[in-house]
Amino acid sequence: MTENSEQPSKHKAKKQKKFKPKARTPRGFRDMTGAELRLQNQMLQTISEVYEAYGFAALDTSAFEYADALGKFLPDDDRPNEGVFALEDDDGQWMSLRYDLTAPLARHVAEHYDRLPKPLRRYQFGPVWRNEKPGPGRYRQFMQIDADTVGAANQAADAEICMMAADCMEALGIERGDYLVRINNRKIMDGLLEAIGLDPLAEDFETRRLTILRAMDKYDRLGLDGVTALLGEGRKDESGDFTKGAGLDAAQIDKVAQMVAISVDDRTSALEGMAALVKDTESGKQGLDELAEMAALFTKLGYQADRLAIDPSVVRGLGYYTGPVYEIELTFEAEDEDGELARFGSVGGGGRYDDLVKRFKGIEIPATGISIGVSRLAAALTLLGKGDAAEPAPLVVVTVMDKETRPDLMATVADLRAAGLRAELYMGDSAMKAQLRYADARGARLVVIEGEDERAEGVVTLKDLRLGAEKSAEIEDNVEWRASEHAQKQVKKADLVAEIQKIIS
RNA sequence: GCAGCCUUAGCUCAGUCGGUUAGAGCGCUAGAUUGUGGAUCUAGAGGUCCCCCGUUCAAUUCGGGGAGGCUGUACCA
Repeated sequence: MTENSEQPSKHKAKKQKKFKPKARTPRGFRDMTGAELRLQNQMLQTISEVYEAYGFAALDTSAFEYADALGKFLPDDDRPNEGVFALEDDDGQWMSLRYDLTAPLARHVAEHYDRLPKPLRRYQFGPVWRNEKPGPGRYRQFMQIDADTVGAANQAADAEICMMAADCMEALGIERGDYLVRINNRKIMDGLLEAIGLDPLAEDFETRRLTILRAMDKYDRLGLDGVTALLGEGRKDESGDFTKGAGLDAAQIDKVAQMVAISVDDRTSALEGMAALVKDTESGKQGLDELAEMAALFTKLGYQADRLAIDPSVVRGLGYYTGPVYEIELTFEAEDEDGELARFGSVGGGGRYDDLVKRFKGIEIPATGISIGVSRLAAALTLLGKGDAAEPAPLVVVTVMDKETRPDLMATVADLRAAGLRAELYMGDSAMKAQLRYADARGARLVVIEGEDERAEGVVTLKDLRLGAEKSAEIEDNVEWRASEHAQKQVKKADLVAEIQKIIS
């Protein structure tokens, strides 16, 4: 504003204000800190150790892939490039942020096929990005940890991954009965569609197939009535919104309903129930054989149906799966911070995808794998009371009384670190009171104070913040507070490390 | 994607029937206070009242559009 600009209108004054960007993360993204970040890292560590123990080797791939390498796996293709973050490179090629870790694996395998051991057993964790509407606990960037076996067509590979998934849950401290790996086979679904007389050559086959699979997938949420409605004319939900159904006739609905309602408690009887519906179809028979082989392996290795169940309502998305599909579900309920009952449902899943590498190589390379959603699992663990990641070592904060002594104090801190302690020098310029508040806010266990008085005597003041907090709880009155020793003592500077170790041990 | 509700300080929220300088509590910074976390008291900083357009002498307030958030639903590789 210039000197002679008299009484600018409010409007004008407003325009002249300096633009300040709003400090915020983009929609559906967030920062992670503290205990939450520690928990995530620890979970990744725990799961990685299980994967490693099974012989899977770590892989990390780039965040971006060329868009055509990620491809589209939705058979309906009803929303072409939606859902991914994509940008055009300066050479005109389109790149997309990966939306899962499976497509990059297929690209990696195809690219390096000749020099990879086969079967290839790799695991990978990292963020993936999806450009869709975020919701509570649903972000546009989240962490996945996957394990896949590429180049093994047999059911042992699928069964192993299911058992490993159960092992992961237990390694994380989730007790048996609080989780369940539910297993189905795509070929059974194909058999069922054939058995109810759906014509694969009909124009609306693909649409109806998806509608039927989606309906079956909702069994645990909507129950038999909801699924029946979705298989027939359609279903109206509480908000009055109408979902169009698959338009099956009564006999067809009955068969699908029978399939979905099969009891999950016993693998043998579940298989028998499924066999009754699809054993006369070629793909149904194949699916049954595959499931039976997996079930036999589970039994042989001591994994009963309370951990690994055969469940015909598992659909597992609509993507690229060709055989066994599985889903890890948390079965317990817990109250969230608002006191509402939260159910977590699926925290991961996977299956066999024999066609994925074929896109690149032209030859069919069988593969099977699993993906665990770490963020959702972390939220669940927190509510289970198992979300307390190991605290880092106790922190020692060294305060600065006189700025000229800072070089010496830095040397003191270095000595503490050399002795294996976690220690830092206060790096601000505020007074002692603020320095202690800082130490408190940081959760420091100990504070070291070396002022003029201490220096003269070759001692330092060592203050125990935890003990002090306990004491202050009993003190009401200011005079008493000031008279108190503040839970501190003077120690010889030479004995500092030993004294600290005595307190924190 | 569709529908409903919402958006004022770092947080939780008042408030302005359209009018001078928009408030509280908590939090933050500093002092009272010893060079010492709590409690108490005092002072201070911090706001494009979500954004744009319109109506008006005048809009944080009214109207339209947009964005963001929440809830439900759909989708979910």
